[in-house]
Amino acid sequence: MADGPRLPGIEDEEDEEDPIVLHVDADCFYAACERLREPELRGEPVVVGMGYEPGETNGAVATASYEAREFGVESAQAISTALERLPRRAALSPDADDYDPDLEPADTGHYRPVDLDYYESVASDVQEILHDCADVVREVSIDEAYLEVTDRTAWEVADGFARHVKDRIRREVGIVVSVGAAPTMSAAKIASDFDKPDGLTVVRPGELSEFLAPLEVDLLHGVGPVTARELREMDLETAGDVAAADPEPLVERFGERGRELYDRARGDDDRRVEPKGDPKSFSRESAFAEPVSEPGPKYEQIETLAAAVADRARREGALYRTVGVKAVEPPFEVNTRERSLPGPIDEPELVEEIARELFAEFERDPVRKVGVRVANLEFAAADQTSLDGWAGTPGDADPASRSDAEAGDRSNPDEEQSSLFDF
DNA sequence: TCTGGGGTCCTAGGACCC
DNA sequence: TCTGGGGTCCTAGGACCC
Repeated sequence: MADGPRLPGIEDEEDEEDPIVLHVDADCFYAACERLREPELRGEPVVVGMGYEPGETNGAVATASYEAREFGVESAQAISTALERLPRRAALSPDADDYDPDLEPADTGHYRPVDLDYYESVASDVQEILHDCADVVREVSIDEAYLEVTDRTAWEVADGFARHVKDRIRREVGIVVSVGAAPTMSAAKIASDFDKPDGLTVVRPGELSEFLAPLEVDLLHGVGPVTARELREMDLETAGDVAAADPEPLVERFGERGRELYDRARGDDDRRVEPKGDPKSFSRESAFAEPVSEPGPKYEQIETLAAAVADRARREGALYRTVGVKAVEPPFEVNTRERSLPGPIDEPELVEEIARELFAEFERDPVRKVGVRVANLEFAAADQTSLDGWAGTPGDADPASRSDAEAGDRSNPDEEQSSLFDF
């Protein structure tokens, strides 16, 4: 059994060629982008903060450069904590609010607010190269993608191929990425992380088990703090422990995820790289500097977020059938409420109205964060559907409700639809 | 570590249908 | 009328990922 899974009676892997999957992951992507347009930041500690404004202490760390990590700054940390460990360079200047005369430049770092638009423009340059290098690309997030390159290279030269991808991105965009190559998506993902930053790790089909076995369980994708703790309670410390365990208790405790965990730990993962499908939901949320009890400011935020979400959906050409809100109460209690409509709509006023209604329950409670979401999305497939009435929207949409008026003018569906769902 | 923002998937109970 | 089994949809919450 030590030699991996070979069931008798089943033709072994030689017939079915092992796919070659690359996982490409940019190193400290946001910080790298900031360095791209501000080369003075190279070699310096850089912290990119979400919900952060220069001079303020709100927000959380989105990305910390390796230099900043030396000071104990970590991703997802409160900016206030990060500033304690690594004061900002601007505090050296006597006219800064947080001026500190005792500060040494070497003990400070550079803080920048997230600028997603810029990062996205850099990411699209990277993605262009990725698509050029692979038959199938799945973008997982702004700084991460899987590539199916089975027909572009071979295991014997996979490291050279991965090197080529890395070099092109560095040369043409100026961004450093780590790459993992493996016969499965899950192993490729772990491999890209294995030697970060600037990593390149190839795990060949025969090496899969030895590669995974010594890894701590929380390195497996899908294992967070909660699952890791529970696994340790079951005496399962490494992927090898999980791989050798009886899967039954895992399934009992974690359900479907337990099965998956077991499979992944053994290197079993038959998912193929596929392009990302349509999104399932859009949401916007925003935190207050401190908990708010009065209804006014909360409803104001709800309205702003509702408008932003509806606008996003319209720009993306999506109809939605569900509207939801979120209210986070101190210390960190997350409440969600949602309501589904009889049919898909594109109607900002209704999003706002429903969001307000759903939020009413929390209007007098102290709330630190609010959010609005639309879901059950339907993407009008390429335009021609509108003229066929309901033919393009299989499912529950009531044919009677999608009548002539709507089919006639897609550009301004507001008035026609509002009457239909006014309840 | 006193906690930002945008997502995905899974689970569990209840309503409702046949 | 007191009751089986299967399926789907809806809602709320939770874990996880970047």
